[in-house]
Amino acid sequence: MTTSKLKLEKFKLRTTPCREEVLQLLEINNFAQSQGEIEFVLSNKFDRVTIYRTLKSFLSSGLIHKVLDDEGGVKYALCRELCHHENGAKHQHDHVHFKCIQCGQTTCLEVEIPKINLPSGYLKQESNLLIQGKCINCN
Amino acid sequence: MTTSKLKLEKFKLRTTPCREEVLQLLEINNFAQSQGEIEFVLSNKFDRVTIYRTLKSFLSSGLIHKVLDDEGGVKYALCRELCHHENGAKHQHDHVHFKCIQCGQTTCLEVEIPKINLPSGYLKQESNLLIQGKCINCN
DNA sequence: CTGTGTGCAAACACTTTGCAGGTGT
DNA sequence: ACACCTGCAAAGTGTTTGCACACAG
Repeated sequence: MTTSKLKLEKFKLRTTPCREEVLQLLEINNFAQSQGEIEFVLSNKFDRVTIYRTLKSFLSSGLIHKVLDDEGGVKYALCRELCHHENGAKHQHDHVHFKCIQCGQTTCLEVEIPKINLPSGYLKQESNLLIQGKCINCN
Repeated sequence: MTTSKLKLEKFKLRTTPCREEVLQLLEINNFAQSQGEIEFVLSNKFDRVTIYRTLKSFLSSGLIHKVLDDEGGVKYALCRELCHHENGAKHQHDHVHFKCIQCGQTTCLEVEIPKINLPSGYLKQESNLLIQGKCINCN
């Protein structure tokens, strides 16, 4: 039994070829990928729509999270263990994303977003920090 | 002569009715607006395409900057004085944006993004922090 | 007068929805 | 057996491009 199948079961998702392959792709790469990139890598093995729905089901089960691009594009990356709280607390993604302006890859950095002093009256629930620059491979 | 006309001249942009009205709209509201919202407020006085092009020219002249929505949507907001450096340094937008999950408004907070310790080999050029929660009006 | 902005039509990219049939458990 | 996943077609949404004409400087 593959690790991706185990993971799907853990998140109460049916094991199907499309789900296994998309999940494996997200596990292999440590950078965020868009629907289009995933579709391209899987060489049109699955329908575009199926990949959209697969990502949507992964999202709502908490297996992956959205990563915002600087241009407004949406990418997806696996949630780390850190995202999941057994105590029932809200699923959190307060970590830093880094997008390389040269190779275009967006990676999740293992860095927490520092506390920000909001003006009084504002209540924070979630935050999302995108840093752009040159990554370790392009620098 | 209106203040918006002055501002357009300062940024070396031709004064046209569409540009004046879009600029005034951005000046009146202190929250970021999308192309669609702007088009709606101007009650279809100008063509959708013209508004896109107006925003694009504002962007490249440095009059406004993009603000990312949590869902990947793009909004626009006026650059504050802080964005402009006379010494020719790069136009900077390292400030915090706040999106209210209730009313949906995105505002620029007058707060700088704290320094983040990037892993070695990574070089920061720009950063973008979106905080979501409840704003002062909805809290 | 000249270069740029505008409106309209159309193209384009990305994402969602409806439905019939196939598949996992 | 049943619920759910998949593929195909089509629609929806947001943005860009080409072209002829209008307008600001």
